[in-house]
Amino acid sequence: MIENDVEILPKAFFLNKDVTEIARHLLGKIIVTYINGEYTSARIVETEAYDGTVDKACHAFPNKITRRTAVMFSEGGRSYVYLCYGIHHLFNIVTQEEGIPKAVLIRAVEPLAGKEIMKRRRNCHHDRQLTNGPGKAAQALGISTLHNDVILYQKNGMIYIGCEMNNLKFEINVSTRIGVDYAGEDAKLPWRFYIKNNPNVSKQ
DNA sequence: CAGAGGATCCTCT
DNA sequence: GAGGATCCTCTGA
Repeated sequence: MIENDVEILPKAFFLNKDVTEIARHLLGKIIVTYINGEYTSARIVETEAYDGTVDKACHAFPNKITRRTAVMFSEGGRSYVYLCYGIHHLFNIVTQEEGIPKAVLIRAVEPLAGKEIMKRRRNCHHDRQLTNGPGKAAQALGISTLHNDVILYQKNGMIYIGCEMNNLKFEINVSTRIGVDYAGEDAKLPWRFYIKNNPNVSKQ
């Protein structure tokens, strides 16, 4: 896959829709990164929605602005990258108009361009373990907290989201989100979406 | 300013 | 499947 095959998603894609709908529609889309002079791209195969207005699992709940969550309150189409367990950098896409804190976590991707670069970044020689989790996907794509609050709808940036010219067909599975048991009842929300039978999904 | 805990991953067994 | 790594963020005083 080369860069010209990818059409960039406009800012409007990230606004004015339910965050779970955006999480669904992000499946099959492409993350392109151009970081440290290295070009990589990957297809999104697993996402989770987080809604800071109603959802205890969201860092910004309940509409709480802190240094970390501030970017979630900005206009949709930006990155929210945070450090998880002191080790892993998790990549999210902020959605909605300014002031409404909702985001989509990218939980797994399928490598397209730059697979060897990803293997080197991950120090990983097995395809199965390369990008099948949120920390792994971000690391493979070269994304870290350095790339927090980055605009995702312009092609001259470090990261953008695109779609392929000829869209592939796939079935979508829905489940509860992973690792949010602390959120009580909200842990039961069916806000995880993934491409059925895709081998890069973190957990079928 | 100390303490607790986490949207995970890797390495064992 | 269990446990440790590792450090930032938030809380409460």
